Amino acid sequence: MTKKPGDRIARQLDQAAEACAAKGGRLTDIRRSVLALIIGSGGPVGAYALLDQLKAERANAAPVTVYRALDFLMENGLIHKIERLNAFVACTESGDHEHHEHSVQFLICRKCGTVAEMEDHGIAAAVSKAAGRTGFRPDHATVEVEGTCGSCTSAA
Amino acid sequence: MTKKPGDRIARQLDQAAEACAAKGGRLTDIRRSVLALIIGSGGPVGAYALLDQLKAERANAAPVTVYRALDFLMENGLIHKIERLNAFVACTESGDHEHHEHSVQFLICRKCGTVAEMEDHGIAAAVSKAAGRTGFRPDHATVEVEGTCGSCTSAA
DNA sequence: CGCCCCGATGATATGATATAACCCGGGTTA
DNA sequence: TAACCCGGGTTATATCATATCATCGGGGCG
Repeated sequence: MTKKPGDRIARQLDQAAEACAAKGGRLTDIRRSVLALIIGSGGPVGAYALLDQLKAERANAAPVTVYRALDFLMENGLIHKIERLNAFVACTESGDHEHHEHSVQFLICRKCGTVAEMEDHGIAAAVSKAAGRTGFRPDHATVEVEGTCGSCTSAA
Repeated sequence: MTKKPGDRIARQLDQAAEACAAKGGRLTDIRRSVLALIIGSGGPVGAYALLDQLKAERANAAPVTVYRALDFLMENGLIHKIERLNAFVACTESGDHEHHEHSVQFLICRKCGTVAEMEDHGIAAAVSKAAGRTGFRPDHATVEVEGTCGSCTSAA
């Protein structure tokens, strides 16, 4: 094995820090820890699950500690909130974390619990078009699809 | 005035009771009350707001009382949950509450707070297609669009 | 230097949303 | 009758999220 998983995460964190800095934000220790926990979890994580883990590093961490970090990470496009789950996932759109952020969709597998991120222009266009027909001016669309992922379907 | 608003709601409730019965369910007093409150509110309502109102009729109502009723009403397609708001709205698709229920979308106005229900086949098709490309088998799609409704745009 | 501002964090409290666990009574049915 | 399910009561707790005020440290500036 040439790379340990920690290396991959460390690289992602460094990239994230750069991206924040470029926007005038700072990926502080707390924020970095929370992001690392989310990336490391490999799936959707609740705020209090993060809090429990964070307490291993920072005994004094409180809910608000986590939520402040989550807010920052969301504002910077590093994580997404999955509304159906009240949970958070790492953003998998590598690199440019700014110009899309509006036409993102999620595929939630009911079997294995994984959440895949997708960016499909066709969906975004269909939403825009349908909303526009009623005179509605869309700002942001939450699209979360539940079902069975390819792996689980094959395994079945 | 030939019809009071209460009449319209009463008719909707009776229709709902029939629809439930046809599926082997029972629209009990509690469930009927909760549905009436949601319809009467004319917009998204939180579970605890419903609880407060329900307590006027049933002093012993507890959170779980409301949530059980909400679960039943959702299973029977009489209401929808708006994930972004953690709130519930009455289903406006009159009549046949069964064969769609999968391709429904919501338009949430940030100005006036109204939620409009939409059934757009184009969106459903785009979601299906995009998900299918990754081998994902969709079950249900949550589509909630936030923005400004036609009325609020005109008024601006 | 001394001062001020501001962003990040600490500390505490509270509000809001949702489910778990257990029991009980009434109706159906084997 | 016994076994069972469904609807509901009761209590407790888990989870999600925000409000408020205090503190601390760095950077700009007189």
